[in-house]
Amino acid sequence: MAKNKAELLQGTLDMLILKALSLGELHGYGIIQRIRQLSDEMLNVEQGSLYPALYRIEQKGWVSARWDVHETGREAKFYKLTRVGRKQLETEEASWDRLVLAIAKVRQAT
Amino acid sequence: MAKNKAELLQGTLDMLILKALSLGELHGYGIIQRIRQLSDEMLNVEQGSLYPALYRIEQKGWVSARWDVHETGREAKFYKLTRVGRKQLETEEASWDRLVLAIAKVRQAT
DNA sequence: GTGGCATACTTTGACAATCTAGGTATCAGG
DNA sequence: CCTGATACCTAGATTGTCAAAGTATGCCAC
Repeated sequence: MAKNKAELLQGTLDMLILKALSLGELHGYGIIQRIRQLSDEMLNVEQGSLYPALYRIEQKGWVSARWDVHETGREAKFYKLTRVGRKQLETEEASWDRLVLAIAKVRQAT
Repeated sequence: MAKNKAELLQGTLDMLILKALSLGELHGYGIIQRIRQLSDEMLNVEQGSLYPALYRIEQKGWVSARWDVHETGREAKFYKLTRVGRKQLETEEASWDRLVLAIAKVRQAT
C-alpha cells in the first residue's frame, strides 16, 4: 500500500492520452513519458495499459497512427490526434470536470 | 450518449458511500438518495452497483450493518461507519485529491 | 565484444468494479 | 386494485487496467 503514485481510475486514461497527443504527435512510449513528466511523476501509465488503449482509441478514430523513424534512428509508431479526437478530448475534459464538481459537492456536505 | 449524469469512475463509489455514511447512519436505498441529493442530481448510483459495494465494504470492516425499523414503519438495513471506515474515507479522499491534482497538472500543459 | 539498461512494441490472462436487467416484497395514494 | 416509490438482492455481461510475459534495437561501460 502507501503508494506515492496515484492509481489511474478507469476512464481517465483515454483523456490523458488524448491530452498528451494534443501537444503534438508522439509515439507510444513517449506518451507514457510525457504523462509522467507533466504530472510531476504522479501518474505512471503501464505499457500493458497504454498499448491496448491506443488500439481502442485508434479504432474509434480519435488518433491516426503511422510508423516512422525518429531523429535517434529508431523506428516507432507515431500517433496523431484527429479532428474527431480533439472533439473527444473536449468532451472527456468536460465530463471529468462535471465529475470532479459533483464529488466536491458531496464532500462539502457536513 | 450525451449523458447529463456523470458516470461514476471505478474506485469513486466507495468514497461516496463512506462519505454519505459519515453524515450519519443510513440504509442502502437512502445512501443512493443522499448521494444524488448532495451532488445536485449529478451522481446517480445504481442499485446494482450499490448493494455489492456495500457488501464489499462491510467485509472490509469499514461499515457495520444491522436491520432496523425506521420511523415510517418499514424495515431496512442500516449501515454505520466504523472507526476503520472513517480512516479509510480519509485515505480515499487524499488519494482522490492527488489524482485530481495530477490530472490538472497534465491538463495545464500547453 | 558483450553485458546490461533504456527504449519501443505486443500479447496474454487475471482481476475488479460497474451496469443492465431481472427478481422479491412492502406501503401509500388515487 | 393498481401503480409507483421504497427497499433489498443477485446473475451475467462488459469494460478497463494491470502484471507479467515476450521480442527487438541501440547505446554505453567495461
